[in-house]
Amino acid sequence: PTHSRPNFSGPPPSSMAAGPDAYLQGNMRMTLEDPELWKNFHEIGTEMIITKPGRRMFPHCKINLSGLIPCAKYILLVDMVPVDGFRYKWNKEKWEVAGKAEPQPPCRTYLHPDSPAPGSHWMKQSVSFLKLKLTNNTLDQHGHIILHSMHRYHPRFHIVQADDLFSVRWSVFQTFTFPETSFTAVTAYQNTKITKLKIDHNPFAKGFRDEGTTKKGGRSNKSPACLEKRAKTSDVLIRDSEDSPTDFCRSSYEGYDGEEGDMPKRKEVDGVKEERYSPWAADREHSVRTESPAGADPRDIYNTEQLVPAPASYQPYRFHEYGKSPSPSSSVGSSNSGSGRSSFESRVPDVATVPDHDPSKPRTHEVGPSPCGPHHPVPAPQDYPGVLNMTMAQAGKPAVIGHHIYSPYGAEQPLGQWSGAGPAQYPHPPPPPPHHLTTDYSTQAVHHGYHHGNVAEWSQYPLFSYSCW
DNA sequence: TCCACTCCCACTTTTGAACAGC
DNA sequence: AGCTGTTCAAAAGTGGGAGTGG
Repeated sequence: PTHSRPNFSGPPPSSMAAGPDAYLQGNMRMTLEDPELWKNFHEIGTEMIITKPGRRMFPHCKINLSGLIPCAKYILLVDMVPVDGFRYKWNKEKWEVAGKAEPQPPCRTYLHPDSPAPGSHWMKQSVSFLKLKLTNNTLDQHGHIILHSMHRYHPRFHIVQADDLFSVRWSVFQTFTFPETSFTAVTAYQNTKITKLKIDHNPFAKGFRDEGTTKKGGRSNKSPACLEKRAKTSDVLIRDSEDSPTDFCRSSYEGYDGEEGDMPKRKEVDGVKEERYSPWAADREHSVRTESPAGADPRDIYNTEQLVPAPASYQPYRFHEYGKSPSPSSSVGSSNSGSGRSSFESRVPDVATVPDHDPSKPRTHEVGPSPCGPHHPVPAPQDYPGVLNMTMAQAGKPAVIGHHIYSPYGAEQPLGQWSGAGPAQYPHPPPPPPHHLTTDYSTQAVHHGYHHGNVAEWSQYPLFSYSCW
């Protein structure tokens, strides 16, 4: 079920060589909370609103973790990865490919505010990424994850064993994805069924529910059918989805019929009832089926253990990913063809970097001294070519997008979100010159300067392309 | 004309300060 | 003084409609 693969191609990370503890991470398990709700959205084709000031996700990402070393500290991160290389449009009740994807916006990774925290902390309760926000503002200064509207993404969850955010250069990490969490970024909802689901389940949108006799009750009455069947439980939701005209859902994705036909093959795993996913899912399901271990839990089959980060192995994938032809069928195939495994694995760089520690910086979000003492592996700082350093912006001081650490929590909390370095080829201003990052880091940051001409380009892709918020 | 996007509105929940009681 | 619980206003989070601009 859980696939673990030390696929590091560069110098051996100290954390990996530090001791057997590092390998225990192979037992990590991550499950998605509210999978039924996610599936309900996914069956229709999840859409997530993106706005300039940033918008939360709904459903928001909430996970459960097990198999961590209770004493060891971990940081949890989320980033968003393009599902394919296309731009979409909503046309007559269905999504259609509208051309090639726009160049990647600055890549950012959301760091869970509790990070770093002992494994026991992460395992004792579910971990919510409620405050993660999505934006379409490429100049965003708040550290929100920048996405393109009308593009499809899926979240990736990274668990990095790291004593703190700065002292680790190399760390073993594992990445998880959940097929049902993929979504289309939009500036306004396209599918009224999605709107309805959001209104029905997001407490902030109660005012738009029909049942409530509020002033605005009528406003949300665009698709009154099925509203009386609305219920809060997932079971009812599924029923609702099934009751509603199925041909609507299907017709919404006519172009993907071929893949949808495979859906019933999915098996029920781990008590999670297998549902027919939307054609978005069909894309991914196809990948999963062909490239994941049979019988894998659909919620964690993408799990892999990796090291942080390897630009060399990274770039080829990226180029491959975005150089493909804009055809839906080929998109799925080509995006996965590199590894012959899950689309996830082909996307993930073999290694990524975790920045050095700045001793002068306060460690916020740190949950205090490890109850187990300092014996768990703490990788020693190392310098390798291509290592992406990071820097922390001074509190309240704006920094170049993707190059600095910002704090969404105020000056007293200098860490909250990592954001990737700006892409060299990204057309929107201000695209930092490829070497700007290096300059920034060597002059402002704490860490050793390093020279790697492709840093900006490398960090265009999400995983552990760091600048921190 | 179309469509993606932004702004603003009315609504809701969440948050946190202020206060009271023990 | 310190803790806990309650109240209430402000802040933040919602989707929709209208307007804008390419």
